[in-house]
Amino acid sequence: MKKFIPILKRTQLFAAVSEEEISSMLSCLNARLRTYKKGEYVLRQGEHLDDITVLVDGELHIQRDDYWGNRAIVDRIAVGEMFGEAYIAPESGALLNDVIAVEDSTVMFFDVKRIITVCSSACRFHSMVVQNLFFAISEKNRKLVQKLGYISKRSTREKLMSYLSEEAKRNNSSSFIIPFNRQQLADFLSVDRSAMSNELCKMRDEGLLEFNKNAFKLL
Amino acid sequence: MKKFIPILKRTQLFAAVSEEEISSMLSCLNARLRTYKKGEYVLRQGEHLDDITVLVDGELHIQRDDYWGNRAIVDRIAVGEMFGEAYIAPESGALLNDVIAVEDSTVMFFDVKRIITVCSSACRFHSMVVQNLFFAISEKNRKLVQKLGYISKRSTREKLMSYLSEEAKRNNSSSFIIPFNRQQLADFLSVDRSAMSNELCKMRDEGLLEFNKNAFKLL
DNA sequence: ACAAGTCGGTTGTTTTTACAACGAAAAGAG
DNA sequence: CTCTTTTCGTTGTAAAAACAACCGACTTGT
Repeated sequence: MKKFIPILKRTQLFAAVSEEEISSMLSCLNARLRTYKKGEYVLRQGEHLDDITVLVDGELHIQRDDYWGNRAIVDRIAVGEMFGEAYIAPESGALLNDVIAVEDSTVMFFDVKRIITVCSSACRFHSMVVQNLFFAISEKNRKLVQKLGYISKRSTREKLMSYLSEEAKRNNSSSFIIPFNRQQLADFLSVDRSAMSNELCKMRDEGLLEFNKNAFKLL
Repeated sequence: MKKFIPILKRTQLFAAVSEEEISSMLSCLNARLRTYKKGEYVLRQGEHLDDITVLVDGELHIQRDDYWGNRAIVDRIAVGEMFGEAYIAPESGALLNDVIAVEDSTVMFFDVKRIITVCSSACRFHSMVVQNLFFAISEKNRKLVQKLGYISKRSTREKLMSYLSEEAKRNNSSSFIIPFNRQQLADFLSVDRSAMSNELCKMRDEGLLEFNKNAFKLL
């Protein structure tokens, strides 16, 4: 547990909280650790969750497969990011999506009730975490709206362009590496892989961009 | 201001807070009231927002128009619902969407910093509002994921079916009234209106559903 | 009551996407 | 190192959506 404290310190949830303070909060928040093999389910659609979780190692996808086998990747969780924040409320109901480890991963679980119930004395740094949690959920919210922006575009080309230019902006560079392979990108943008691959190559041939595997450059 | 207190009492933000307590919190949270005519912009893409807002009368759409005139309706805000919760963090940046009044509307603005900064003494009921705000943002998050589920469906028919069956479930009835006209529904689901209208009629002819204007019945 | 505007359905054409199938290249396993 | 699996581009075809245009019914404002 201890060895992940430096990682926790760099997360949004524990921003501006010192390692000593984090250490003392771990038990206060009933922190638990669990590891998952690549391909293993962390949570399944239909389950209930009473925790906020932070990924401290590996990579996760939040996704959903429908009856016809179409997979939709709702979100990608990188080290230091949270998930489960949509199920904070006691009456939230069951999970709508699966959470799956796309790499060997380690997840830390925190009792959500202990975070959002403001304890008057116990932890001096609690209020900072409360505020951090607000900012984190709020930002997640904004990211979801942004993703809605991508996939509400009518054509595959527009979806690709809005996603790729956002990534370029985020990296402050026209060259960047995306965290998806082709199939995953297609599942993320909700389009057919081969059609998307086709469109990407057309865009390359038209001189709009260059790419080599996951490395892209907008022109 | 006073006359909206009974409405505020029924909102998620002020759940379990008495009218007297709300009344005393209004100044504490620097509440302000503003009215808008039908069609008027409440907020515009690119503006900055330092408040949490609650709609106390009318109806709003959160939407975005692109260069080609295509409108995407991201969300619909009904009386008692909040918006702006995605911009709580000071570094949130500019609004990504427009907020427009689709009916004559009245909006109440609250200073967000005063909500999330836990004041040790001032308001006894502050902590309840903090918790309510957590639940509200969290639920909004879940709703966004749900909407992602609708529009990530590949075909117009699937988009319609997932949206309509969710509405049926939400109303606990196979008969229900949707809050959109055809153009708005198309903008909400990110499809072409005429194609959607066509598909709706096909589905009706196949015996999947019945409808009359905004009243639908799943069969 | 009348004119102007909105709304929803319909149709035909063009463009785009989904789907299926295949092969080459790269990555991974033993 | 070789065999297997995965990944990605490519192609052709069938299906679906976008687009444009039109009409009739219904609203709204004057």
